[in-house]
Amino acid sequence: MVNKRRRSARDSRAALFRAAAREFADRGYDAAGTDRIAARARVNKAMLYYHFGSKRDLYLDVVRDMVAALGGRIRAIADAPGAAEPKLDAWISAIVEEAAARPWFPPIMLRELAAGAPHVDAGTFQLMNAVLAGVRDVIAQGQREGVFRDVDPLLAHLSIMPPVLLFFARQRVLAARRVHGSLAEPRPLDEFVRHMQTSARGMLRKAS
Amino acid sequence: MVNKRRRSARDSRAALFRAAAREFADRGYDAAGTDRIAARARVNKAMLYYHFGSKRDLYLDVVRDMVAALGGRIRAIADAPGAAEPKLDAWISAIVEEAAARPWFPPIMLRELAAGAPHVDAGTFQLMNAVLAGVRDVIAQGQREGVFRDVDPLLAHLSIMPPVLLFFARQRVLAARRVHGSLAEPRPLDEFVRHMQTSARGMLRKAS
DNA sequence: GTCTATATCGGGATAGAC
DNA sequence: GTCTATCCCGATATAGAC
Repeated sequence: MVNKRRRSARDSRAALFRAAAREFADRGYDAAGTDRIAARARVNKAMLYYHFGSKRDLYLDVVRDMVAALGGRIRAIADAPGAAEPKLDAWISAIVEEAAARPWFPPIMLRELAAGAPHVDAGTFQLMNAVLAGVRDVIAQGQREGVFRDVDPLLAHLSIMPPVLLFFARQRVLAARRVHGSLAEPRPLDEFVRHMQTSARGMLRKAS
Repeated sequence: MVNKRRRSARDSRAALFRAAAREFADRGYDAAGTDRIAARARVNKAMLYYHFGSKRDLYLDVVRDMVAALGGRIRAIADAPGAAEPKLDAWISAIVEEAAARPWFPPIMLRELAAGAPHVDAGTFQLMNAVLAGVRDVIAQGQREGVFRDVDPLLAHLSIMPPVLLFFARQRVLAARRVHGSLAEPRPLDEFVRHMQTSARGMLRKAS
């Protein structure tokens, strides 16, 4: 009936969630402010505590949402039919797509890993590591097919995920600063994806 | 004369520097405390302000020390005689050695990049980007020699430096947590270096 | 569910004695 | 150069009215 812009309870919660994700991405867990989160969401600060209980619980909600989404994608790719090399491409695309869909994902993940993951509980940490299991399965399949060399799945994961995270982080850095020279200019996303896919194949392919 | 353990001014400064580096690595710039830094250095907090002026200036000192050291190494490698592929190996070794010599290097650099480098001044930011110029030169040389494929130097850098940073970060994470399963166990450093060198060659080598 | 007002605490920085 | 004591602000969190 009323066309008044009165926000519903669901909207308040969602607005707080998104505002918190961006605030945590911009400033990190410790420096993030519940005041600023509420202001960004245009919601009273007390609502934050009503809906989420504490700053930390809010943070955990944001982190779990990220890692659950990525973990699901990787799991689905690993379990799907098809050859290993296309799965490798899909895996890279999946990381990039999830990161693009949640701009706060790369900064939060980078900070959390840099800090030694001190803010997350054991369950969430488990979720983060679940991604590794999918990666291991894809690599093992490629080795059975005879197309991948003998490589440590953890190290392979470390060679792919971090560049993606830092690619996005770098785009943010460049957006925030006046910058000069072709080395520093932002790169198109699809060019980066192709680079990663080509590089990953070269990295994992058996020397013939 | 006196065998008394009275710290000299130079020692106070150095102790503060090292304590600050570790504190910034552990907690990030915003969450780092001048109280804690002074306590770790076993020096009175007022000395921090006497020697460094402010928390931010102290931070800049730490960051500049890191990036200057790495920049110098990369520059020397690029300017040295020899073929491009061994320079690629040396480049990876150099990053790993500098990171190992300054355990605070990976966490601080990761956080700074994740945040969009808001804490550093323009000059320090320039220093960070100077590393890129050396990388570009090595890659250009390899292309002239006909051994490297046509690859964007920035993307190549993004495929090598981040895995190194996150490798060290991950070792810290695992050290801080009780962990289980072969996927999560720490890896020997030399194994990682060999992996990165092999991967980088596969990534950059021309398809024959 | 939403808001105002406030309790409480920690941290950066400095004054001033020695 | 070194130390003690303190100012002052900002941040999490909650009490309680509506």
